[in-house]
Amino acid sequence: MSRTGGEKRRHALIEEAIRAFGREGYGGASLEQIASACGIRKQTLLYYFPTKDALLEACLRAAGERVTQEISAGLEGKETYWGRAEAVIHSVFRLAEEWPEFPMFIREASRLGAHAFDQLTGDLEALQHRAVRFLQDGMNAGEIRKQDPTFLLFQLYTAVVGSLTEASVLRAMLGEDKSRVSLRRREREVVTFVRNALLPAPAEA
Amino acid sequence: MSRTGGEKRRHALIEEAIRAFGREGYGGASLEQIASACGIRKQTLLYYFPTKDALLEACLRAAGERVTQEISAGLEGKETYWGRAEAVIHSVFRLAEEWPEFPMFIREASRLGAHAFDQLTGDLEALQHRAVRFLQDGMNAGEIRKQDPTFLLFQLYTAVVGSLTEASVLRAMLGEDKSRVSLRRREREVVTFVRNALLPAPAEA
DNA sequence: GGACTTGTCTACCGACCGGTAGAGAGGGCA
DNA sequence: TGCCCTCTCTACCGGTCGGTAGACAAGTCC
Repeated sequence: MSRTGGEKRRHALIEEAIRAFGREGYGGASLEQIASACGIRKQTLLYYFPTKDALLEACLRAAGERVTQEISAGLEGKETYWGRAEAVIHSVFRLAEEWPEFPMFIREASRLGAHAFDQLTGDLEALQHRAVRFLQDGMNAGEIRKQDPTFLLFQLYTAVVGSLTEASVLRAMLGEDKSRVSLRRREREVVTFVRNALLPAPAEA
Repeated sequence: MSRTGGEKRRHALIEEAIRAFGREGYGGASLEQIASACGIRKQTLLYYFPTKDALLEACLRAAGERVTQEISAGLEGKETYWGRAEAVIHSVFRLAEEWPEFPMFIREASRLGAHAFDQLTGDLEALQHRAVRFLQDGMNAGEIRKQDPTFLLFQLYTAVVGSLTEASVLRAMLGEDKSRVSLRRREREVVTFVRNALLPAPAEA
């Protein structure tokens, strides 16, 4: 057995578990199903992660790192207020295109309560503080409409994550499918919506 | 046994089931738990609803009727564009204050897929079409910023439902608690956010 | 009074799930 | 060669869950 074989399998199991937890929820996903999707048995999975909870923890950590890295990379070289905001949205949408269950997993983590969500936001917290400072600076500079910056960030979060996870609502309202074209269109609409929320009002400008 | 006793118990079971499905998810909630919260045994619940799925269907129907009625009542007498939009938000927040698990149940329904969500939106569809027409009229009258009205409605949906369901995110970002004061503050912030999204831009006004 | 309906219960079944115990295969190393 | 470590497996346990079978009580109607 190769020395790195174990590490590779760990990563494969985490990726598959994020998919399963996103699709079926934490309680709904079974270890057997996750393991067999990776070509092994449940008991082998339990060799890598002693309990289902340990597997979840590893998924939360990995997801937090991944989204942090994705957004940080997307921000590279973007200097304007609007360019940076748009870059964050684009990063998240690109991650969702490559990995459709990812946004659902994030939402499941928030559903599981504070304990789970805190593990996800370990690395992300710094990014969140940067975003709030960014919004506050933009307001002071008159480039962003004055409002509570933290709550604004939360609203932007729900706008992006919602448009990626509320598939049933979208389908019922818009008849949307799961194609790449529809995802791109959704990203354009979210960008428009967010720009409207950020732009200063005429009277305050 | 009184003639209407059965009907009362049905309603109690549906309300409790919506609470349980919202808190624990469909898969996570058990019939025994729902039944015993109503003071009866699981098998008696199964007398009223032959399967767990039948119970879910009844919950979806009841939830759809309730939210339709709540919003319709809230719209009574509201004539201005902004007054009507605000009334819808207020109705949903008031329902959430009285029944905290309700928004989570709506989100769970959307997670369960098209089959479940369609049962929820039976009555709601008419309301949705009214809302889209309302937004379109507002855009034509220059009172609402021009954009895709259906997608705008979807974004308003995610803003309201998100601010009611993403408790973990709110707590992580804002340190929010579950008090009524915090809920009222959240409603004010959502109203502000939505107004910004609706107001026409200076150049287009 | 006796048949029927409505509601509640105890007892049980089969399926599934998370987790344990322990065997065995195979490479690395002294 | 012989030991150890890594990895995978079969077999099983205890518990929970959705659902079935059927007894039993309390009206209701003829």
